[in-house]
Amino acid sequence: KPPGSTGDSLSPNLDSQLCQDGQVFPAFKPHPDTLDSHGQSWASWLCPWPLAPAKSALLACPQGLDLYLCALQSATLATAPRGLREDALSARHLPPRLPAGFFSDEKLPAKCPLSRDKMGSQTERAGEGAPCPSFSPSNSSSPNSWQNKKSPLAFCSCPPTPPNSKELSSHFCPFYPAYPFFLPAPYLVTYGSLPSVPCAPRFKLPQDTPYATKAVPSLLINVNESEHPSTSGETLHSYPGACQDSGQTQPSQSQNPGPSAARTYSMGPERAGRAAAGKRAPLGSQAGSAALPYPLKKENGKILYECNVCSKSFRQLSNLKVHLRVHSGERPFQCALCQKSFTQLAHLQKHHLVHTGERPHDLPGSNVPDTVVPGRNHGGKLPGLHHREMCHKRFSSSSNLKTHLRLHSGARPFQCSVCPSRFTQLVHLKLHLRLHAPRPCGLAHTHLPLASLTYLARWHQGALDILAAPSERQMDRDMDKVKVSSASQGKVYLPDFTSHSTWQVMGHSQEE
DNA sequence: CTGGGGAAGGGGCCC
DNA sequence: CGGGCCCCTTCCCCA
Repeated sequence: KPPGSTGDSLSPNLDSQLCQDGQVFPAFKPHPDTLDSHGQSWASWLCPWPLAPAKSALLACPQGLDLYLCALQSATLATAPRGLREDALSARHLPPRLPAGFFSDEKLPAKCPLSRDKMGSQTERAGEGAPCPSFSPSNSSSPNSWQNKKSPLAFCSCPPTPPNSKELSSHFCPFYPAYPFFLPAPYLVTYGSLPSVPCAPRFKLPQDTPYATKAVPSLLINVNESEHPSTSGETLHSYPGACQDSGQTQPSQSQNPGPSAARTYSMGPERAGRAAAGKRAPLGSQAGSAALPYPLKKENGKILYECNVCSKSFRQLSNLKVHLRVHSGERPFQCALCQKSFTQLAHLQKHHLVHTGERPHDLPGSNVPDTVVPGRNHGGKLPGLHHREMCHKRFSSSSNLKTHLRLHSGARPFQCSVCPSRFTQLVHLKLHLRLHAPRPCGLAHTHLPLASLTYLARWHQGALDILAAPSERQMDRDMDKVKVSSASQGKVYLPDFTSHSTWQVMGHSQEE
């Protein structure tokens, strides 16, 4: 229940309900036909998401500083999987909130590894709403791990443990006792960015399903092929017959280019993952090749080859062919060392420098041996920015060298249109421009507990009330005082609408 | 948080 | 067609 709430419902406008066996129950009222296997009625901490649309079947449950959101979908027992049916049937008739020891142990399905005492010891933290029951298999003393049982948990896509949440070291499955409810993948909700962290898939498609990613045998031909391509040397062979659709191309020994094709680089099909990307824009089996018709245009008497996908024009047919790989996903140039593939050989060549450490681009006048690969020899600063003779940096890319040369020349071609700031790289200007952009809501990245969300809902309701009754100027002034800052240790200052004079610290940072 | 530097990849143009 | 080069972008890391 939200703090200060007097009724059963957070908002009468919300219509979150629980449906079970054709009956409809308010979400806040403990369902008499539920199992209290967690030391407290699960219905007591089921509450509708305050900001969810009306008629929402979304249920929110706080877990520490996190808020888990689950959507309910009713299903009949007949349609439930067998194991789920059994668990539901064994659990759904147990009344909630009965004294400890009321049940015989055998009636309590050992789905929850935590004892009732332990679960009951979870005290409700002030301002954060009721705690959610959590499962801690690692701490479980029960040999019957719920993970290994054929239980409804197997069908619950429990949210993964957020890496930044020290409290949530266990999985959370709020609807465990209350089947038949099928739970779509819930999301760890960060307020303002729903959904922010999709639940990691608990189940993997069988390998024989048509959706399973099928590894494509590499067409890369290595001399002294070994288990680890990285150990097979750097001698690669071209693959002139590489087809862009690696998912359909089968390797063939006849496609061995032979000794004459021995090169430093490889030309092979794209990796399986890339093949999937290529299939997103299927252009036919010969996309990117000469099989595509090229609309011809003329500009100043010269033929223009137009891409039939993006209508981009090229003056050379070969450029269009290369360009079409962008749409087809064809990446015929594959590195033998890291299996990365590229659309152009030049890109593979440039990439190859990553493995060799070669940095052919150095500053003009530099006589540093090519093997030198200095680190950050500027120490993050360039005193005076005109110490070319002191800089021995070399670069694998001429572009990066050019960017670096700006440091020596002092050129800062990217100027902010708002302030006099200038930058050497466009990306830095873009980042800088974010400072001038309006920030509509600092809460967008604030991790709020449910209680804060509750007050936020009240705040929004209050704002609506003000719009409806603008005469309440005092409240309006209070509304102007609302301070929401993620930089203030996660505290959220909200006006107390009851006194119009006090402020309440609603939120807490994760560090707290 | 912001500014800054560098690594690396990608698309395109030209010879 | 291959190769070189350019420009742009994203990402990462550091101060």
